[in-house]
Amino acid sequence: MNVPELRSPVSPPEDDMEVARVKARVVWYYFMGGLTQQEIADRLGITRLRVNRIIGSARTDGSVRVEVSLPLAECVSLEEELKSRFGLLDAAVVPALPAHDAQQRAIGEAAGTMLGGLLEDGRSVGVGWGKTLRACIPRLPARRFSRSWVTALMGGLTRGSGANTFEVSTQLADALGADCYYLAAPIYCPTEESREALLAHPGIADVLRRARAVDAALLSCGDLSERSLLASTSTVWDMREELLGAGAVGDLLGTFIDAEGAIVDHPLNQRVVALAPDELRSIPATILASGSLYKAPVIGAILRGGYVNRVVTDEACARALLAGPAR
Amino acid sequence: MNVPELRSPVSPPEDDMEVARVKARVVWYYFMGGLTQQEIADRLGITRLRVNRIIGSARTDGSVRVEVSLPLAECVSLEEELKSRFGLLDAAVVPALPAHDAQQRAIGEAAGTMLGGLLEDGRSVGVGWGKTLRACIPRLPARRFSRSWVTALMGGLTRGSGANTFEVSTQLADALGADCYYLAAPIYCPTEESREALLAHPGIADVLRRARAVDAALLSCGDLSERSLLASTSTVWDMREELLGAGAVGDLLGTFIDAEGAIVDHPLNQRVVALAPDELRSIPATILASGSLYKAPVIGAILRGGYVNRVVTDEACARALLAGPAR
DNA sequence: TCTCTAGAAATACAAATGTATCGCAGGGCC
DNA sequence: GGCCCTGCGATACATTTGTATTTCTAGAGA
Repeated sequence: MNVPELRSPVSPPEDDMEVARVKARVVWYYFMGGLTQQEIADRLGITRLRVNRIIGSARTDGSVRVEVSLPLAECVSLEEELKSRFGLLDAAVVPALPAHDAQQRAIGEAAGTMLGGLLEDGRSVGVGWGKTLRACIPRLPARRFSRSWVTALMGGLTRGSGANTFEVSTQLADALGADCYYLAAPIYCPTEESREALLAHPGIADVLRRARAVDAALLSCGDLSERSLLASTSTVWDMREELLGAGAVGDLLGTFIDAEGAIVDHPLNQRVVALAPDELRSIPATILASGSLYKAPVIGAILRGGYVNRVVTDEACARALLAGPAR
Repeated sequence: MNVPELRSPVSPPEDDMEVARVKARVVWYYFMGGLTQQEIADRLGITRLRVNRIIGSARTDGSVRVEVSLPLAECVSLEEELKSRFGLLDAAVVPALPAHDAQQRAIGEAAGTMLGGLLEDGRSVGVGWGKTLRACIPRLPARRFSRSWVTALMGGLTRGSGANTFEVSTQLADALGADCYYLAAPIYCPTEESREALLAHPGIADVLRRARAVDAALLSCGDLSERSLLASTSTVWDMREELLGAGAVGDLLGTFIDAEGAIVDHPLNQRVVALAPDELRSIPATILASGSLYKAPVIGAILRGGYVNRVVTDEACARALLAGPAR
């Protein structure tokens, strides 16, 4: 897919350079110049197919960014309602989209814009994980925040998913030009005792201290369906029935909560390596970026629990949230 | 399905509002959501044709903005060469495009970006005219610079061209949220005497004083071919041979200069209502935004004359400038 | 040297997009 | 009321774009 493109192992530096030059020119001609793909191919002496591929990759890898300046009246009013209903400092609502991944990307980009407005050099950021959060990165101003740092707020999956804690935090730190700290541990320890042992590790304890002290946190959440990347790991899936039985509707930073936002009483919650939801309340800016109708229950639970003070979601989800109980 | 009801061909204001809502949604779905035009049409209950037209209009009226983050190595190096060759503080070079209007727009947008980086609340801006300058407006941050003001640097054409002095300055002031001052006079007075009389007008004298005091000036220039909007006015065209005979290669703010940048000795130059080129030298930031190969002589003349300290042009023109004599 | 395979080019085709044309209806104007 | 003019809907069509499939090529490894 469009992970960093690996070149042939012959002349990496020179070849890469040339590819980058062609890409820059193709993208510019297409998006800024309005040339047709065929015209670009002729002009640059490459095939149209190649032009097409380059444009496709640029669309997804964030090297081209479109910005729409027309505010959607309906979404703006939903934002206001969300803010007053759940006592939020800010809310962003994007239109509902049929394609789930496009929806996630749209929410992520809006979250990136919101986060961008809160950042400046020296501010620290904590991040969760998920495809939604990864999508926010291209939206951030690529500045050199040399005094800032980024930290993961939770342990990682053992299997790379493209949106793992480690990947998201690395990319975010990279985009900001900031240092990066990882919670080098699995999300769930095998036992409560091993968790205690891990938390005693000086490095991990230090990162958790940092996590508690961030100026801004960017979070997502998961439900308990097979659509959730976390819920579909065997660790969680095996306990799914138990969790549902205990009233869980989904997770926030790996901790499962019920419909009211209360942390459910279940052993899994004793094995989480992450910032606890309650600890979020002392962070100045906390952004929950998540959408799609099926996640409305979890999002509602988080908002009612008062764990975050900002939310980014989609239109359909916003309506569902407003149809449910208030905080 | 969320189909907003839109059937009220009665009241214009309400109707306009509805149109704007539909437009915002169409544009968002297309550019941010990646839906197809047909999908959008179905979803919103309008025809694909309408969707297509709305998208077309959004593309040109600046309500959608694409930004490419890949720098073009060739253009960057041309920028550096221009800066050192002509002693400029900054230079921007965009790739050459076959379509002339697309080229102008691209240059204008780059100029807008450059100007945007120089502005802050309280700074004042002077502008010339032309399609290139008009294109820079969508690129400016739409902020509320309530302490800033914008002023025209030259008189206007009597016929609206969409890029007249009045139009460009109005739109620029509008985008910045700043006050606007017009040089309410024709570019060329009928006689030198009538010019003197006009300049004695308190309002006009005041605006000219303001023009001399701006913090930043955004300028374009014209050659003496029929392509130039100014040269093709009857006033100038009638004198074209004389001007060419006097060595003129084009105009800067309505004043005709020769290949070395010297103001040519011609009566028309005594009838101009505009800031004089020499007066530009005392303005802190002066941006010349102009391109296309055929304008290289004029642009070169202006750079050699040292009238501006920043330039925005296209690749082909930049190469031509660098092939010519230095300052 | 041969084969195997990944990647690029060529080809082909289906979908999406942009544009021209025609006819109709509403609104402004006389 | 009649008339013109604008703008939209419908249709049709040419162009552009995206993608699947096949073919070709060159390099890696046996």
